[in-house]
Amino acid sequence: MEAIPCTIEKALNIIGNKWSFLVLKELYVDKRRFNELLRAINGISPNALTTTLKHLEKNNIVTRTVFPTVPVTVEYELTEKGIAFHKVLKEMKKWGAEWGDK
Amino acid sequence: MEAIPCTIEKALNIIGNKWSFLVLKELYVDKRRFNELLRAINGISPNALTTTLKHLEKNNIVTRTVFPTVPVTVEYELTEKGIAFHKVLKEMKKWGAEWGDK
DNA sequence: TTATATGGTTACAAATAGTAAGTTAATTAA
DNA sequence: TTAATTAACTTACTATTTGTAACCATATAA
Repeated sequence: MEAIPCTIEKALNIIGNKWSFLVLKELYVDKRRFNELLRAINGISPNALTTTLKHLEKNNIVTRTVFPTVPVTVEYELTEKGIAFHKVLKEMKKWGAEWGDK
Repeated sequence: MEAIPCTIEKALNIIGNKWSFLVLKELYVDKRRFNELLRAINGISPNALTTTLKHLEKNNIVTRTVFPTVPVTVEYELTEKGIAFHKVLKEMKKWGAEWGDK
């Protein structure tokens, strides 16, 4: 008996975890490189970022592009699906701003 | 050097975890008892529900009311802060419905 | 007498997440 | 010439979190 996940559950599984929200938040501003994300997201470790980005890539939320520079440059950018999630983050930001300290 | 959390991070910390979203989803319909939530939320265990509800109560997202029946009845209900979060869940649901299978 | 219901708790195992260091290869600084 | 730096990760290990299963008191119903 497999349980059919509800829409919310499905969305949460696609996004992954807490770090995903913060990665997405950065990518809404502009595409970013691995170490840019590492520096921008407070408290994230390299392996947490690797796992998060791989998960987001697998779920078509971000694309990963490698440029053969020396050293190599890797850029992460939102897909249409990823951009569409911005509405959720905007509401979350609004809620956090209004209720975050109450 | 303590890092100041961004608004999104703050919101995520207040909500807690994945289960919180699913508990809130149930409570938007109506107030619920512990075992009602346990049955309604697929895959949640008693201790996960306990932890989640305690966290939500601590953060003023839900209220906990005990009725001295036999056996005891405990009702969980959303606060104004909890109700306000509905906008976020609505957007998440919309996104999940549109992009969940792509 | 056995089962069911309430709202949890407890002990333990399993899974996940975080920490610190290392990797390859080239470039730059002393 | 040697050491440090940068890029984008990986690896090994530990710590924390999560999940599983059983249990608790009390009372009513079958």
